[in-house]
Amino acid sequence: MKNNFNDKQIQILEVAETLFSEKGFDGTSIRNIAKLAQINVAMVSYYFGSKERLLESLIVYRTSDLKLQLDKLLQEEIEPLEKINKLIALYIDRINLNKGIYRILHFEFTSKKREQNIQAFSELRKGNLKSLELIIEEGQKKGIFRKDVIIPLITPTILGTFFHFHMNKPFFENLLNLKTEDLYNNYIKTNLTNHIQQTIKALLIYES
Amino acid sequence: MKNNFNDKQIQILEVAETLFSEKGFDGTSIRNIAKLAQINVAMVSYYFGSKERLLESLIVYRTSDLKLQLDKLLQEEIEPLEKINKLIALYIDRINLNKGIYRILHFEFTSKKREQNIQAFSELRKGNLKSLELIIEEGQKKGIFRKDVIIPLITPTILGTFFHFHMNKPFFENLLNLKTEDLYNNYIKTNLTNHIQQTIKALLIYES
DNA sequence: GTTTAAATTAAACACATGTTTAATTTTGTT
DNA sequence: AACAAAATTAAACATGTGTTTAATTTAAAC
Repeated sequence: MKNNFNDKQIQILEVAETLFSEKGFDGTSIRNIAKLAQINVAMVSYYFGSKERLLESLIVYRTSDLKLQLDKLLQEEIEPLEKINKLIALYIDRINLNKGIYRILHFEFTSKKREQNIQAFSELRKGNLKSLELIIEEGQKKGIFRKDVIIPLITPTILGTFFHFHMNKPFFENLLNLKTEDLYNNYIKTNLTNHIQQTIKALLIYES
Repeated sequence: MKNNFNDKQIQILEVAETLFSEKGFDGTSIRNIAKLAQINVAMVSYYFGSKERLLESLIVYRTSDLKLQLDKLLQEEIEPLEKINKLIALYIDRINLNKGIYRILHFEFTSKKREQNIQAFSELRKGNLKSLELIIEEGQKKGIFRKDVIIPLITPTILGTFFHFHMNKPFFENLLNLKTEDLYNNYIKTNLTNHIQQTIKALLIYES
């Protein structure tokens, strides 16, 4: 899969991101995209081949550097708990910055229709899980973390909490009085991130 | 909104539930539904008026009794922590039993397209949140639960963890060797439910 | 400035969409 | 059995869909 796109392609990709994110993949037509991007409908086929492959390109365009940042974090020489906290903050910050594409991923790649494309993601996620395992095992060796925790279920708690919050944005905006986009993003960066860090810390350290 | 449907309507609703859940609302056509339900395409319009109102009817059909069970739980005379654990188990069990409709809700009602229908749900959720608040405040008064926890963020952790797990079913089936539907459901009922209960307990009780 | 390749366009294609119509069949009531 | 209401049907409707075509414009190379 190609990784560098020209200006026109990027213009199309970013409009597609907006619309897919707002109305879903099936809810968005190529003509919707063409109109908003002010290009001819044929350009999508011309540049990307098909609507499906436009989606693939969009994913490549947006998710290529998370793994890099994660690997960098792994090599930092800090305490396991701080590493976990940084990992949580990194995840949330990255996903929050790229709300659009992660919303799309969350929606499109869980339905049975796009099973073929899941493969690549499965690998990426297994890699991420491996990173998390390494950190936790380090903490367990040092006697800081409890040992009866189910590691693969920690990711769902981290990401699930964030996604559930974000997917129900209107509800929480209203409930927590987050009237502007800045207030909303700030709440995620501080309160929600804290809540998740606190939750995972309690889960890892607590001894009944 | 009507609440009692005849046999034919129920037949249509249940096929629609399956397809909406598998392929999304926009990804499912009335002809898809008609074919699988072995009825004429016109019957959907005849019975429900439109595709959109079919979805509304489906929601009414499936989500009418969760609130009842929740209220019953609230009145049980048990310790706050046990109440929380039961609430978590109830949530997960209910949602797991009605995977289809909750998947649909999760998908369709977070996109900007169906904002009008959100209102009714917002009320339902606020009610559920109120129930959770009551339990936690009781625990706080008794000195069992810590007081610096952000209650509205607990629901995202409970439901988010479950949803993220369930939305990535193929990934976890593979990872955790859950080859049959029974194994998968059993894992949810035991391990995943336990993980969430353990997480929330740690969050509520832990004192740094 | 001519040639060649790339970019862009309007139009057409074939088919899928949600919904309505008008006719027919089934069902229930008297 | 005769009637009325409800259920069911095939067909049509108008519009939207993703994609392709063939022609035209723009840009790059020589």
